[in-house]
Amino acid sequence: MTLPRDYRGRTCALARSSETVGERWTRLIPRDAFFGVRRFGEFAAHLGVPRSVLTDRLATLVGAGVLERRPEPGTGRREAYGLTPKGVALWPVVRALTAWGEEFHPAAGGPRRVLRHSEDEAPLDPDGRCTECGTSVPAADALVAPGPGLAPPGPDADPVTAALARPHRLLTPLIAHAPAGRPTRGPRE
Amino acid sequence: MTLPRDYRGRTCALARSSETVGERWTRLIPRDAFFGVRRFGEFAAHLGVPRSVLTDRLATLVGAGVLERRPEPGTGRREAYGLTPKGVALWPVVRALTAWGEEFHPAAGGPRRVLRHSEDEAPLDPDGRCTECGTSVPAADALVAPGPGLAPPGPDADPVTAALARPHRLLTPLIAHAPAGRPTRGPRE
DNA sequence: CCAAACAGTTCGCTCACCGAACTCTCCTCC
DNA sequence: GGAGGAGAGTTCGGTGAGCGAACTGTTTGG
Repeated sequence: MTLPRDYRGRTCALARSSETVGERWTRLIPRDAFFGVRRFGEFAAHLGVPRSVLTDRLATLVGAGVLERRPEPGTGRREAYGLTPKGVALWPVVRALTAWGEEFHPAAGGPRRVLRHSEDEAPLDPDGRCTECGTSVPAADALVAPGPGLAPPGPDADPVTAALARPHRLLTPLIAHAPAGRPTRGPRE
Repeated sequence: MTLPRDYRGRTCALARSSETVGERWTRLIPRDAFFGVRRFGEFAAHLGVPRSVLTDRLATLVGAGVLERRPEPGTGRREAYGLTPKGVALWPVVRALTAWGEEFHPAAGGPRRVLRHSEDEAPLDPDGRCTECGTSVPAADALVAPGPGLAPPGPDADPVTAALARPHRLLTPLIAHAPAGRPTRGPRE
């Protein structure tokens, strides 16, 4: 969202990172990307962000190297957005902010989602460590599972919300899309 | 800054915390508060935030329980803002965002500030652990010290910038103000 | 060929942010 | 006691960003 006018000398690292992820959509979009959301329409439906703003934010994040855009050939005009290593490195930020929200602004009925270690399925503590084996769990080894506060999705819920009601490994596509509508068109490699 | 219109069901913890600290000033203000900034004019001078916006953000943070406002009697119309326990709990967030900025948007010449463990003065790693003794250092046990990328403050630098050029313990007042009516003038020297 | 799905774009509207100037209160010095 | 200064906000008009809804253009499936 392009920070202030200038930085007038206070170019601290926190201000610099705020230039990229200093606005709610530029945090919620990577958060959903950790959950496996990949496509424009999925972000739009799950986040409720205006499509014009979503276009801008995706371009911002791609330009910043947080997301990368890869067209999916053979599936129509469908683009996929995935986290780059720089985006995956946001995991401590997303986790810390989420943990703070859980602690100080708890949802009625408990957390809507809980994180677990994929190896032993034990929940993670607020610092991102497995409560069972004690290791610091990277995003790729974490599962997101529905928590006690999550209301069951209605029949008209969007596909992302529905898919998030089932345990799922982070960073893997949340919704399987037809790899190629028809594989008769010679697989492009 | 009052999030979107409503939450339309996606009341996840990250969105909830973004309601409070989801905007650059509401992160930079607590960051400065960790550094020991306490007063309206110090925030205004160091952050360069418009005073009207600062008034609003301080009220937001006080209302959210992140800061508390304590008038200092006997010192004129001077207010002090300090972090509450809820505000101190933002430390992992501030640290993680700063570390991400340091790693992916490095400043020319290196970091402007480095964090050290107050007990052994060893620097902290990106996870906030002491590189010497390995303990996870809480904010109250951390020092902020000038890093290699910090240009020496000019003679006309604001007092906060000048004070931050010297090592200093977090969460302690950065600038000593006259406790009562006796105003030792001569902030220079 | 037609309809549906999907990824964006366009378009007013409103509100938040900005910078500068102003006000108000309390304190100190003479 | 009055003048002056320091500090904490407040006021105000201009500008830009975020918003929702409707629209465009392309690809796929029937």
